[in-house]
Amino acid sequence: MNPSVEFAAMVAERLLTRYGEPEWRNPLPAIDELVSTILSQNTNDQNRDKAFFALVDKYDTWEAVRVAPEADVIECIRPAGLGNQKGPRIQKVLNDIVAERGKLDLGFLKEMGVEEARNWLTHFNGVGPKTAAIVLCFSLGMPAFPVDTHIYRVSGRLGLRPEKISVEDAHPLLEALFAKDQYFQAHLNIIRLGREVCQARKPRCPDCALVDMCKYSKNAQKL
DNA sequence: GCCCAGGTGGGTA
DNA sequence: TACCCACATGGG
Repeated sequence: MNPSVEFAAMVAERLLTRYGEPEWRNPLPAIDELVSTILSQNTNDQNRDKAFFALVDKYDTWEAVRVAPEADVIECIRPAGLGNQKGPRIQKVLNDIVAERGKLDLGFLKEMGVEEARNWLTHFNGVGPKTAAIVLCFSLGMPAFPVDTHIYRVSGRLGLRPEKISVEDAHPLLEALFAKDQYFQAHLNIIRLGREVCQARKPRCPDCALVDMCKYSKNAQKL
């Protein structure tokens, strides 16, 4: 299997035909996106939002979150799960940003190359490649391609990546495969595809009928 | 009850 | 290097 840029472009094109251009929501400030994405780890959007807005409602600023008692933050973000990890990590990130940059603002990342910015973000405990890519791509409009479990799984089924490759290695590979101006829509539409197929596979919907785009199979490239 | 959801980091072989 | 696992909650 030799995934090609052409095939990736075709996948992106078919996804566009099926799902359309994803709505570009008003980008969150990078700090907000960072916190929101840490909260989103291993949970769903609904629970992430509960936790995120609980934080926003309780504290006027991220500075207030930064200096809040740890137990209060943990309690606040409980709906997102893993609060004992995420709470201290979020506060540590906020603290370190202030320590290193003097203020809670990540705008300076735009002045860096995407790799430098990625490395800077991932040096924080709790910020991995996916979280960093979300902040860079969604908030700062930089060319990073976030690979989450949906992207990883679907890209395997579609033959966009070698089967035996780690999530970590899939990151740069997929990033190189898609055109930079396709990252946003490809990311969101592949997730939609993943969710659709995932739901279709559940017992109550035995007829997957898969997705008419490239059949959800390992031979997709041949279709 | 059980399974899963837009990860990450630490441990083990 | 390559897996494996803990971490926690809410909804279907």
